[in-house]
Amino acid sequence: MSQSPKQQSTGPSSAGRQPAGQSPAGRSVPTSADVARLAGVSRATVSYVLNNTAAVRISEPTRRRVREAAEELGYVPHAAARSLRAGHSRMVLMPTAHVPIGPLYSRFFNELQWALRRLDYTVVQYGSVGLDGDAAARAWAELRPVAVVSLGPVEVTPSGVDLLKRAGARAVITVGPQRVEGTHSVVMDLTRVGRDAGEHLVARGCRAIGVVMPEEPGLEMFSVPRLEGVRAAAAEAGATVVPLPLAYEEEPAAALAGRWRELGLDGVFAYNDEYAMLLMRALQDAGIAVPDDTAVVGSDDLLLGRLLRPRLSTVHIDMIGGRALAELVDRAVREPGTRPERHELLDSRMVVRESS
Amino acid sequence: MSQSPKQQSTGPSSAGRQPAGQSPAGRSVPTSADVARLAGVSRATVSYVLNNTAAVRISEPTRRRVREAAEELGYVPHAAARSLRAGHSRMVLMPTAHVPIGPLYSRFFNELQWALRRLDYTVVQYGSVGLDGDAAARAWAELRPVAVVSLGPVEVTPSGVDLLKRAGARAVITVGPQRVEGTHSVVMDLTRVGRDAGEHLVARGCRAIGVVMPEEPGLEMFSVPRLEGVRAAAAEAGATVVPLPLAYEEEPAAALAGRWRELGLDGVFAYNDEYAMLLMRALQDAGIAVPDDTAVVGSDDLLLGRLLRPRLSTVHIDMIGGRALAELVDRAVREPGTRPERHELLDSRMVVRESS
DNA sequence: TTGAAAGCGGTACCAT
DNA sequence: ATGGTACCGCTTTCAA
Repeated sequence: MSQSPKQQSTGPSSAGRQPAGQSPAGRSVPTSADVARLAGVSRATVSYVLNNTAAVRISEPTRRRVREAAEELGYVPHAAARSLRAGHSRMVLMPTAHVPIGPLYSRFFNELQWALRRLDYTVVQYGSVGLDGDAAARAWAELRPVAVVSLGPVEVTPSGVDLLKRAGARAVITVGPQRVEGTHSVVMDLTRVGRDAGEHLVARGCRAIGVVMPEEPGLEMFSVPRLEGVRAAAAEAGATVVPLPLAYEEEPAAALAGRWRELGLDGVFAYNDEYAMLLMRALQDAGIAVPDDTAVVGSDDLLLGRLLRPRLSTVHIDMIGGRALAELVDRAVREPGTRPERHELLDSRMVVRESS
Repeated sequence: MSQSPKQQSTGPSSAGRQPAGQSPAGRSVPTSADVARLAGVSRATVSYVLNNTAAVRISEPTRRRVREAAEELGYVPHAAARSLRAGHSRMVLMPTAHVPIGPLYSRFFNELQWALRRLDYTVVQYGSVGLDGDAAARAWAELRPVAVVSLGPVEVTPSGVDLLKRAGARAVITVGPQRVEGTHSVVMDLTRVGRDAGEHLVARGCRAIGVVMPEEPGLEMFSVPRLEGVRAAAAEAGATVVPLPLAYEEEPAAALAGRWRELGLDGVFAYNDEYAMLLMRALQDAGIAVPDDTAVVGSDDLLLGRLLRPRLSTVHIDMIGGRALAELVDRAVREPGTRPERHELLDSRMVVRESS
């Protein structure tokens, strides 16, 4: 094979590419040059054939020889080399922070991923726990993605956006409760969810409304807007609102239920259906009747809520389809000139069952 | 200065890489050559400084000038170019299939990701829904990851493993119910979970045991071993086992509960706690007493189970720590010579509460 | 202490 | 219809 004469030295640095001196599967990584040699053609021809380059006509026999050679060697093109040469990639990078966001979210996530792949993008999630905004943006920028789509609680700063754009990203899309400067912001107006719940409780006659706030870190981004929505609805009706921090455990829930009477609440919005289940059980164990003493409303309309007794009232959330967002990404990539816009993501409606 | 005569001195440099002729953020992507020019040094020096190359001593003033130039330009190294030159990357690719796997799994996932990043790997999840084994392996191989870690229900075939290794992957690790040839297999022996549940039910006197099998696609990998575990336990005691396909919806559960009497089951293992909740509600609505008529056992020991009445008996699962797996990956990468081993991932124990 | 230059694997001009 | 070849951005000898 007559590799370049550079190795031989005892340096601990990986000499050449085959570090242990023995390739695990026997052979070394085949390149397009290897394919060309085996097929008896040039690298250019290999490239033409394997990419079906339209601007150039290759005879059928040659095509076959190239394809067979590639097959035989198990040739796989080197994405890095390709995008280095091309000056851009088709990689869409999606940072993930992995706070426990519900099934609603992950369904959306999958749909988006699937749709982007259909549009011929390479979708890659980049775990970004414990990286602050700018450090994260730097790490992402190293991969030179054509677009960055940030869902949920990953911090994206304006300076990070700038960095990404300078690194060649044609579009930065954020999906969250608020706009981020310089990005295509898809806004989930979660205050809506709180408002729906609040208005419903007020209409049911509630005057003192508790709002469960998960203590799990990273969820503030979702919980605070919901609280504000409830506040807005309550303010209009002259009702009071009390935030209720709560960890997702049995004991804290029991403790909260224990001081329920002194809290004097006649209604509660429980963040989501899972917290609602936790709280409702604690309330019932403490002898508080639901909904007679206190009305309980959850959110997300999970199956779980329908299995509870009383059946859980909840706010149903319709998210934008993953396909729709994928198309937005595609458009943003193809026309980077268009000014970042603001899109609405969310629709919601109250589903009244038995707990309120 | 007067570098290679390829660019003009002060042109807006909209030629070449900038497809639309206008860079979104004003400037174009800075390279190490740009940094070198601004700092008045060579590209080599830039590389030395920015990578803190130990083998070479650069004067402090020069270092400062380079750093400042890099800062000013917002320079970010091009990962593809770097790994192309190096002949290898530090990318660990984790395929994701995104079937709804519980909170247990995703916690593990995060931990692993975090631990790998601490070991200086770049962790990247690659969404692989709807790709069959070999096509998926090809797609992954294009990125030339140093290791591939496949958790759960992503199909990894022996030929795919071979392809990946030929593409330079130093290690392929699978985490799942069974070994995969050629990989470091971390085996989750899920039959254990079924066996624990089965033995418990048999000890409680059950003679006819139902096993809920989720109809959601992609879960067979988890459900089948559990069923087999129950079968094994039942066989020893001469009890019978009946698989019960069930979709995660209210109506199918009600239908199943409707024909419960004719099924004649006195115990049921419900796949996990969520299915257990679904089934238990349906049974209670149909007038079947739990545990008196039928004992119910779930799995995963979610908080949910403790909130049900009767409290749900369940199989608690301890998974290997994410850190431990990260270290396994690291070892496998550094010593690709060592033969793939088989590791055990899982420990489990029965938690008896009120539903059985 | 620094610089010139040779590539890594592909792609796309320009000849032939 | 093909082949030769100059790049893409970065690292790393080897020379000065």
